[in-house]
Amino acid sequence: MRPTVHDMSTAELAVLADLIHTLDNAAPESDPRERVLEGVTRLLRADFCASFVWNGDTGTNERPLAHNMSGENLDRYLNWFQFRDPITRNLRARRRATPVRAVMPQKELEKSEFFNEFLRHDGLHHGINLFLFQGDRDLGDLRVWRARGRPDFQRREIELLDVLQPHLCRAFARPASPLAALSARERQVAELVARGLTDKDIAATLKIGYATVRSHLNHGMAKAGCSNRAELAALTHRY
Amino acid sequence: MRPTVHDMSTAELAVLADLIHTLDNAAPESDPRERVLEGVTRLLRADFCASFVWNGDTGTNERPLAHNMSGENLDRYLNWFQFRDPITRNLRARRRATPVRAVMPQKELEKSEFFNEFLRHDGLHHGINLFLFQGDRDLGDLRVWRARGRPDFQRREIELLDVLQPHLCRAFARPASPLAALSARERQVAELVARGLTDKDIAATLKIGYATVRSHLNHGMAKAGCSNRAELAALTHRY
DNA sequence: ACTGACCTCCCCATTTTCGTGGATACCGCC
DNA sequence: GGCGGTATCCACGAAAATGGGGAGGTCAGT
Repeated sequence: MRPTVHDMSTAELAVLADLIHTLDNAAPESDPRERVLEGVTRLLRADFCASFVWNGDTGTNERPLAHNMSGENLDRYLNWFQFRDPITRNLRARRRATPVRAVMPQKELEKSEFFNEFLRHDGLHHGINLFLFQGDRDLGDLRVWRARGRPDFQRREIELLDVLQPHLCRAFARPASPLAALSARERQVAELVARGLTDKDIAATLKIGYATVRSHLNHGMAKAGCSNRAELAALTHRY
Repeated sequence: MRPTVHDMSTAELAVLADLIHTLDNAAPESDPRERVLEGVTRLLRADFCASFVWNGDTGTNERPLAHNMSGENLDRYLNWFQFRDPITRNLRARRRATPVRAVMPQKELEKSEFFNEFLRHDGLHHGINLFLFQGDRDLGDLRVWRARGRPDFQRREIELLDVLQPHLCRAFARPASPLAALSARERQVAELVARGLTDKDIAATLKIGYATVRSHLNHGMAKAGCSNRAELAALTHRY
């Protein structure tokens, strides 16, 4: 059996490589989904990309992100059309990269209110979605679209998303750094701790009192759930 | 101008993605070159791969690694044939992925002693080399070979290596962790320190005496050049 | 057989850290 | 105008870490 073969330009291979690198290495402060939208759009030779995170408790799509899409239309989706969206629920159920046509024939879609009142506004015509999970936890999705007149997504794009899927899951599932809860000053103190300075040194470096350093450190350790400075120091370089 | 397009199977795209991920994330204790040989061989649809690091001071190739090549032949290269190798010096000068034919016509190569007495032993026929540098510092190379009867390397393989090059440079240039100098036990203690355990806890966990923990810790901090346990803890997650 | 690296254990004095429980002041937000 | 979060400061005592020394045994390589 011959394996499926896809055509990839050198530039696209570089985009793929950078994408994986970025997923593994970008700062944990930022939403990892942000780092992915543009690259995925290029890789899939698409025109638009959006991303949401499904909240099972409220039954809504949250935390919108988009590439090449208008903010107003995104708001319209959040406030109105997500509740009359005939495709996304079924696409999510697939738990795998799935073209929109797999859950609704293109002709039928184009007759729907959802298409004519919402998708058309930004020019979204052919879609492919990927929902990421960790077990049953929703990690976020990718909704990639091509404009009218472009060919629909094919096997190449599905399998590209299959390749990306484990890496996206890994990056999206990476827990937020406990250090995110620290204030700027507290993080600064933690950094100096990680460089091996004593509290006295830190006070001198930051030109604040020794007691202040102790205070920042105690607060920081409490917030991060650390039992001592060594654990806090390790956290500063863990993520 | 149309960009060059290459054919890539889904499996190969996954190998590429894993390769980048591995380069970014594998333990710094191991030589990053190890993590790459097999993947690069698959990606280039090659049969053999070796890697050395050029030492400018002694003028020799050092630290051999190989995939699908015999240890004896590697030794023969190190002890004898590297000093009568008519191609590698010129390939290194290119500072870019370069097929062997670019520095010596295949016919001429096949007439050489180097080919008949060395390359043929393992079946190396068509070669492509990539030398990695950081400025003028040699980071190591990749010497990828196909067997007799297979086609020579083409533009696809050259450009694939071009895509990999920056990522390989980044990974190979990453300085060795100061922790590499620690003994196994010392590193183990450092890990527990980074998890926030006190020395007493560590002694209990490892079922050794408190004094022993202190000893490992003092030795470890001395070797890593750390002034205290927090700095050591930070190092365990820095790389 | 010697050397060096490793793992194990011990003592002691000093320094540092940790936890607790404060205080004052500034700021943005509702 | 309070409320919460931040940044700054203070003091005390218990606990832990650090630095310096040394000692004995194993094990691999020369």
